Amino acid sequence: MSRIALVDVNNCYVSCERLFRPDLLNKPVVVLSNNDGCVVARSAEAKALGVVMGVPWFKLKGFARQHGIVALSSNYPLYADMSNRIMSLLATYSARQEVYSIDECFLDLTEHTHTDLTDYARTMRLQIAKWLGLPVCVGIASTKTLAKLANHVAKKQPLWQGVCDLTALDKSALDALLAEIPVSAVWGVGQQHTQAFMKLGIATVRDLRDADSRFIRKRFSVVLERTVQELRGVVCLSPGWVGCAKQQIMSSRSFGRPVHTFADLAEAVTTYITRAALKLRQQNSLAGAIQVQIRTNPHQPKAPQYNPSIIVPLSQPSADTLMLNAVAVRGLAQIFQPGYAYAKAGVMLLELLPATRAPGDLFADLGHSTRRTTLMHTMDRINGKYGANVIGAGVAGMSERRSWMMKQGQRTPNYTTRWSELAVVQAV
DNA sequence: TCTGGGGTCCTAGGACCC
DNA sequence: TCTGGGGTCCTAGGACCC
Repeated sequence: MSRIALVDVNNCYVSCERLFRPDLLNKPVVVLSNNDGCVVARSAEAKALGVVMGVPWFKLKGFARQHGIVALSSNYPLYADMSNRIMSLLATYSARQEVYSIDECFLDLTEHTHTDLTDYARTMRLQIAKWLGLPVCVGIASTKTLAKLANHVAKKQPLWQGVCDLTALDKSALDALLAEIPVSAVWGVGQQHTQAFMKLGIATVRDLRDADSRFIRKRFSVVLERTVQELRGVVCLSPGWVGCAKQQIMSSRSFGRPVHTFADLAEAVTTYITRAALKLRQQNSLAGAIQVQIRTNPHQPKAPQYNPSIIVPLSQPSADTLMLNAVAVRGLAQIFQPGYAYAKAGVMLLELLPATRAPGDLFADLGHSTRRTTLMHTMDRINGKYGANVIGAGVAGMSERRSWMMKQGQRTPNYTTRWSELAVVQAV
């Protein structure tokens, strides 16, 4: 039987902020999405006040003031840096790790010699708390879906003290536990499925586990059938252990204010291409096509709506920012219509393939392409050292012109990634 | 006034082929 | 009057995740 752990940072963004703002401990705190749009993370105290995930900040503002809720803009460099630290530390606990998101990873503990994995996971928690100051919960089970569920239990039920190992339970204890948990807590079961399940009398995790899997496949999909199997302990979700290359790379942002002109949109698209192309080179891939999308604000249904997108194939797979940018701006020109208030733009790099498997271009000037590769490499290094966008493609515009950039009113400093923003300790 | 960004996987349906 | 069947490939869109 395989044994898989899912380790997950509690209220990740809030916990990261509290590392450098101990004054926020025990206070209700929320972290907002880009443009300070809506709530994406809540402290336990904020949850207790009834603040729900995803609520728009402008609707919460008054309530927040009344109840002393502290709201912070999201500080992704900080979260990404803490994430890297925690992931490398966790990698020492298993030879096989799958980083699933910024704040959680799976560890394969099948080969582990400890019989008591709960003990092992407690050690993990303690070390992470001591070295990084972040609280985590650990769920352990025989499949990824069950490990997610175990993690849910570890978080929600205090008596587990942050670690829940389902493989240590006997059948009746497991049945009783699964019968307590609503089916909506299962990984892969969202709102739509929950509603449909209710009508079928499937209310708890146990109900779903014991449902007829052929029926589930027929009525829903093969995806949900696999979920049912995984709940029974049959491994269906193949693990993506260590650095799997992404299949698509996206970069998009809502604007800080409505944008009307082609020039501003082109500037934004160039900025996003720069970001996406960097990620592309970091995973050592080439893109075969680019999708460009622009959209008006869907929350203003009375304003004229226009949400076009276009996929432009590249004549030759590439990771060259300037080349990708030229193609993207050409795509933008094809879909752009004047007269709309655009709220967001984005680019997606598609048809990715490993750089080593690139088909040769019969007509390529090899000297030229080598120089371009070196140029990209140099650009990445300079931007890595002095901050993103020190060097970029011509259309990207200097920062003072980029008036469409997102709003972040309450951002904390880059405590761990910029020398100039290090926390200062004063002896009193 | 103000509603995120970045992903995965699957399905249905159309175009096209013999 | 009567107009096949089976296959592939591609794309758009849905559902879900954090």
